[in-house]
Amino acid sequence: MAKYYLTTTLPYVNAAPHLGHALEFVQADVLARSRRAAGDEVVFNTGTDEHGLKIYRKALEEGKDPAAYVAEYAAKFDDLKHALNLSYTNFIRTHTPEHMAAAQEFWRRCAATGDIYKKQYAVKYCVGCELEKTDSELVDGACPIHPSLTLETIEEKNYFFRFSKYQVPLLALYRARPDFVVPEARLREITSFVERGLTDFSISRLKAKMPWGVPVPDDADHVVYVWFDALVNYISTLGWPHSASAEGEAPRGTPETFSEWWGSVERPNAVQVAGKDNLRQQSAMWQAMLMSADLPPSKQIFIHGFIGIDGQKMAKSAGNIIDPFVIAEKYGTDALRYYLLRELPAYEDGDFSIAKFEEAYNGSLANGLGNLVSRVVKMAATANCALPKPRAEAGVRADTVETLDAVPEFDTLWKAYDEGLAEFNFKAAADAVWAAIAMTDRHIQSTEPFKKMKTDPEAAKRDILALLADIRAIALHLAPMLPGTSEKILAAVMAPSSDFKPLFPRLH
RNA sequence: GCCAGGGUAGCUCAAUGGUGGAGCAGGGCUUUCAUAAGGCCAAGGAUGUGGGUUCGAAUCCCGCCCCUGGUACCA
Repeated sequence: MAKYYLTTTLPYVNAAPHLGHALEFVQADVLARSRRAAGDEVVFNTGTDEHGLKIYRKALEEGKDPAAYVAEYAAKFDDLKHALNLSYTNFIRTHTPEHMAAAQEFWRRCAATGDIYKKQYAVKYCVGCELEKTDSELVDGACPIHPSLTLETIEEKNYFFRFSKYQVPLLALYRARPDFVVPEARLREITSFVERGLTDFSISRLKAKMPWGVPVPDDADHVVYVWFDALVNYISTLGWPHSASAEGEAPRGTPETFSEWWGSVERPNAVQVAGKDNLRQQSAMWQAMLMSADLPPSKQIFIHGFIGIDGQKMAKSAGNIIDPFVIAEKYGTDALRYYLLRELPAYEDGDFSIAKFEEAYNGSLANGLGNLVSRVVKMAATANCALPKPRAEAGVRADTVETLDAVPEFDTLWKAYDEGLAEFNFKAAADAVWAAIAMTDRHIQSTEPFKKMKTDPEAAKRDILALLADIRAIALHLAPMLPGTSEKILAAVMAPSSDFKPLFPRLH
């Protein structure tokens, strides 16, 4: 049984979850569910990034203790598990003793390699981004993403990470693994970035100014810069360093598991999902940090785009933040998952609007999937036939289940489906399922089992059994994407009822 | 400025040298098993622009216009 390790980035808990978070979680969830269905053992990690200046200030603003503040927000993000029906196995919070100890140990290893040193530092800094800004990045002297915030000038002695040392190894990594970053355009982007040369970056802050972070080992005056701390979650969630083969460390949990999950240099195993704003952190900074700590790189990093709202950027200042809880509550979890997976471009920015959402809902969910299932289930109920329970349990792939193929062309569609998922092309995978739905609708029209029921009941029964099998194949392929809907269909094909309720009631 | 990607039907996109396709929306016809659902048909495009290469260009080359993303750090 293969081990599949998958992680999202950790949302920074300075604001409530929005549609962009939902996109990343749902995409990752599809990967996790499909691998589980294929028989892999899966660790699916997510969580919350809880340190840094912005959070510290926000907590004080709200008159809260930072620890209480981040705990409250972590709970909000964890609630998405139910609202979006997510199957993550790990939810890591960076403000926990285990993670903080891991971040410190990671620091020590980089220091031992000679990659951490102290130097005088002066730079403009955007509190909104938690990132340093150069003049070339500024628009009218302000951060383009947070124009209302005043840039701070930081001038202090900080610890630096020897990023520059890893230019050549990073380029070698990119060259050796053409699918290290998906899509390709993003790999080219990061390659070009690294080719232009790397400069060491600051990885600490003066505790006197910013106490909310992981203490720097052996230096009480500094805390670890939030990025350096947060990225370590990908391995601390696996129990690193305690479960690693670190000498003198007492194993925690199952000792040998870290390298099985994270992988080795020869066979890296960690798949990361991140937004395009995180390209640099995930595919360059984090990889260099891993090299420095003598740990294997990630296996693959998938970069998704952003979601615009009615053609505009989603932003607090624009007042157009879409709350995934609200959408899921109103239209259903699977309706939201459907939109995120199929109605957005695979690798680029997409757009959301209530009008588009409702159009897609009616067209593909109510009229397409829902109606097909209704018509087949009702015919089956009338003809009094049903599929036997599958020999294997639910979750087994369709091709391993006995089917009476009414529509043999499904095979090519399922191939496209598999290829889509392998390339993180959720839209392509979903398109294959909807092509199967359309094909089945056409098949019903051309074979007319509803007429045969009156003239030749036995022939009708054969047709309908085959249709039930097709619906089941569709449901099994739908399972990673729309798990709740898939379950309903699988239940219905084994016990068709004339009271079957529409899966997605049409919106008017 | 530089790097990368893009500009194709009303909308979202496909088609990397061989008669421009699909989905959705809009139009017409039609079935009745189904959620006023389904099916069929037609319409809809000087492929941003100006040149060039070629028997042949959405596709390759050059110029231009526009859009998107990136452009850390040092000076």
